[in-house]
Amino acid sequence: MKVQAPDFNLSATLESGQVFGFTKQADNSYLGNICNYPVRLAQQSSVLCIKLGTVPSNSKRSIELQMVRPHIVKYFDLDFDLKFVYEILKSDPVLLPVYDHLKGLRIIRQDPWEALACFIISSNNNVKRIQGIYRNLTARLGEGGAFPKPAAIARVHERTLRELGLGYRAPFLQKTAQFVSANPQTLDAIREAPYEEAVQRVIAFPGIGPKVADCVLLYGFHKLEAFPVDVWMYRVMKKLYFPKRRPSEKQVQMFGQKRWGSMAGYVQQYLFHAVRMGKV
DNA sequence: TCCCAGGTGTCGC
DNA sequence: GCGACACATGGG
Repeated sequence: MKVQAPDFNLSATLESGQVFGFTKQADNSYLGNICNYPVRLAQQSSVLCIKLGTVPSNSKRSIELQMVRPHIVKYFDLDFDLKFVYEILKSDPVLLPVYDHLKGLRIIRQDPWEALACFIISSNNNVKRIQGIYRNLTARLGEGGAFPKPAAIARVHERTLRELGLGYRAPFLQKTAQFVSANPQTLDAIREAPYEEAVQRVIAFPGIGPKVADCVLLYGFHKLEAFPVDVWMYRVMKKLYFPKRRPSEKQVQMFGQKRWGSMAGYVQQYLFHAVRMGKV
């Protein structure tokens, strides 16, 4: 199946550290799972090509493919006009190289629970290891190649999560899974809450502070005013905007939100990926 | 061997 | 409110 995606950069989108469930293949395609559909994604200029993985029956394949299309468009937010982001990037001299390298990078509309779980795992960790833990969890506790549901993580022994590589974060993830499993409406409440209230609700979970909360709200709830500041973002923001000062992380976070408003999350994503690639 | 990684929880002041 | 320090794990 082919989807028109004229302003889209698949590799930058999938490799910018906002999602951990896609693995790059030798042919530059990506294997992953979107809305419980196992998919193989590839980009040919302005066209996104999607192949379905294992499906219950071959006779359903064409039907299933047409069912997937709207999920793909929504997942990558392909109807969103990036001109608002580009206006910001092109009007700031220090951000222009970021625009040049990463044009077409989009914030994914990730499953809220998956984002919540993954960014609990992300704290004081690195992307490679997060991806490994994601694969372990999916292989051991997931169904059909999808990331495990809250109930599946809630019912195992904490020891199991440690065996999968979570380390000291094991009880954080399990307690959060147990709460979400028992109170599934809590995710809807976060979605419907304005940003500030949503932050308070998210940091109430164990293992979640202000940085992880911003990641969860940005990637899992598409609250684009979130501006996560990790060690990479702190470095690049200090270099670009606080060269002779040592601001707190909170000051950097509020600076980004004030400067870029409802597009702060997007600017953050471009900057984060660019600095990790050594482009800024 | 030490440092780092998409930080947070805890304690002391 | 801010500044240490510990925390599992694996790679450089």
